[in-house]
Amino acid sequence: MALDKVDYVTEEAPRQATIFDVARLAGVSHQTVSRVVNDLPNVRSSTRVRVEEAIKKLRYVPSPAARALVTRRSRTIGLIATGGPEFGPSSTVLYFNAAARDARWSVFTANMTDSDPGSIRGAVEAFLRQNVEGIAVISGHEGSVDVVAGMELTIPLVALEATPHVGLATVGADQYNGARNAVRHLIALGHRGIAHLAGPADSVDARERERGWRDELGANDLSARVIGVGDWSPSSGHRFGEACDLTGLTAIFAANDQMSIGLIHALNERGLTVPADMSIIGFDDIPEAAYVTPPLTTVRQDFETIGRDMLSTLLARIEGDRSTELPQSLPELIERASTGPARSVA
Amino acid sequence: MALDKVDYVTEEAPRQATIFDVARLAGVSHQTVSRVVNDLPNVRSSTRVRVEEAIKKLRYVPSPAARALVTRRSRTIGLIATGGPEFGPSSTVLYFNAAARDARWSVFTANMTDSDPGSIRGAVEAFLRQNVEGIAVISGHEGSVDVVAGMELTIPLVALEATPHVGLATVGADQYNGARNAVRHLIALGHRGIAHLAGPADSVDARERERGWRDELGANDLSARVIGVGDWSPSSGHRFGEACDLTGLTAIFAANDQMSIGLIHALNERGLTVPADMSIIGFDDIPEAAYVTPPLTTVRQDFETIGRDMLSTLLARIEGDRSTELPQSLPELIERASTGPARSVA
DNA sequence: AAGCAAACTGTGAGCGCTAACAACTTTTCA
DNA sequence: TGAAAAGTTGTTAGCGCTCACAGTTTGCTT
Repeated sequence: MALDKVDYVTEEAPRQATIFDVARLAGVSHQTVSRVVNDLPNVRSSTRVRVEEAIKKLRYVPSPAARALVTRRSRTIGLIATGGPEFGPSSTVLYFNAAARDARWSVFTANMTDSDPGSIRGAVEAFLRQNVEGIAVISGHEGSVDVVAGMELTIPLVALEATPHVGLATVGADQYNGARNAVRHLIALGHRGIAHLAGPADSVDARERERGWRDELGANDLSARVIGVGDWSPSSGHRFGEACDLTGLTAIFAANDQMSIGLIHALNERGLTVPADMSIIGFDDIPEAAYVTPPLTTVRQDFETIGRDMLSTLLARIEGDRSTELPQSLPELIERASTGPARSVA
Repeated sequence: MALDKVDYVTEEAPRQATIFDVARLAGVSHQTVSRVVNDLPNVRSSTRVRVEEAIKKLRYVPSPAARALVTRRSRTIGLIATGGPEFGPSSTVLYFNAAARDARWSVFTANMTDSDPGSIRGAVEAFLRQNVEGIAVISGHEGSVDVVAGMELTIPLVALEATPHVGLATVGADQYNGARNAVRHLIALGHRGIAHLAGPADSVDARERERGWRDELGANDLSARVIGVGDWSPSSGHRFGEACDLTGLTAIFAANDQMSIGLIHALNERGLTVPADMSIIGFDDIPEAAYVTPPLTTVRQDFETIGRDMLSTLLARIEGDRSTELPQSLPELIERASTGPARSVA
């Protein structure tokens, strides 16, 4: 015997113990084992101990597949992440996953660089087949969230910074007031001509930051000018920095740090000095921000908190708690050397 | 009736169709449906069509849980990622996931910021319970891979840049020759005093880069000096840049771009100009590299290729192909302004 | 001490699927 | 033409678990 199994080097692992193996060893029924495993009441503590010992001895671990088959629960959630490896979203994904691990939930991640509705729908369908109990969407692309929200799922859905939908919980930092703080800081420094380098139009974050900038200017009777709509990348910041009209401007609020870096580089190439000729303020506080030249004044978002909040919000919804407060933190202004007193405008 | 179900707003979704529903509608046995679904031979084409129509009409989708329960296969893989949101690893994770999606595999991601053996073992065990068919490890920490490799799994294991183990496939770029190219570039520019700012000691990548640097210097009869062992972060680069002894040096090869950025910043603070006083070369080519001041000469790694190679290697192993060539690409030197001709040494 | 409730424990069915094999058709070829 | 071979379909038995309920023991009351 076993002659037909010689193709594999390692010896056959002993079959995983089942609930019946445990039951036999402990001298109880499988149902009692199930009670112990699931921590249900009405088990005599002496039998509980006996079962627990058997479990330990056999290294028994319940089969998620069998459990999922009968309960239709899986203790699993699906995470949809679109876009490239930008710092913000990928940090949020990372901390979301870490938080899930801490809570002993499994997460299926569907990463896609594009975000066309078909792919997203496909990902959601795959998740549903896997019996995920909730779905999270971390996407710069607003459209992605709309697609998922439009599918009218019966399981909870949480998204990062999206416009409200029915059945959708939104978590994120207060981009609007973060942006207002940034602009307020510039105004306090004496700036009056404060332009904006915007993020992509389909991003709620980008729109909120722009709105905050616009409103703060409006509140101070200052006029608003957008010098470009970038894609978050340093190269897009650079591109608009090369081309834009700077007359009347002494400061620019860029929608994120990466674009700020590209922008500053372009300004330098044009012979301008930051902050002497132009103050620049970014958003996010990426790790590099403190070490570029000049160190970047920015608005810090705590991606770890955001990721963890997304998870806890989702779990709360899964548990049926639809009333949970949606967490929203206020990003913090980090003052560094890329902003300074306004020079008199040419 | 239905009076006890009014607590939920949306109407009860009609129960997912099972294989029996399809069988009944098509007028065949469930086994025939199974054959059609799994694309097995020996089904008359007319019945196949009939079954396919029933499937479409009922929007039938096989239950992965039931299937996994009986086949012990899951078309699912587990991904362990340790460390923080650095650009390299998180890009690799992203592209690995994207590739898995393209191949219609699901992936469980376990992200952990720490990488203690207990957590990793726990993650692997959770994966095994979920019947993953393979495990990938993306970790700067060499120890992480060792832990997983030491568990003597019966399923394939692939890791990013690790020292070889039995049963372990390793994928990654050729760090060693990438580093040699970087140093060769500096030597060609006339540099003779070329120090290294190393990455963390427990990282295979870091060690390979250091080894490449050292060997290339040795091949040219130049002496090697390490000015610090950082943790990949800009702040660690800055810290060593502030403190280190620069005598006899005209160039520094930093183990990654982020540390380069911190390092350059510190040198500037010390009154030195890059590259006039000191040439700096990094590694990775992060998106910001081209836009910092001065633009960073660096060695580009293609994280997308690496991530996708990891996936295809793992899938090949899962299919039983243990002979596959392990892909290894040569990183490309990107010459920018942070390196220049050597000045004469003080 | 009888009687009943509460606390425990066990039994059987079934979640949705595939594997193994049995049974029935059709084809092939002497 | 008939029997073996090949092709097609159906039947049964689980995979490992939870749920619903039946059965048994224990504790408490009067």
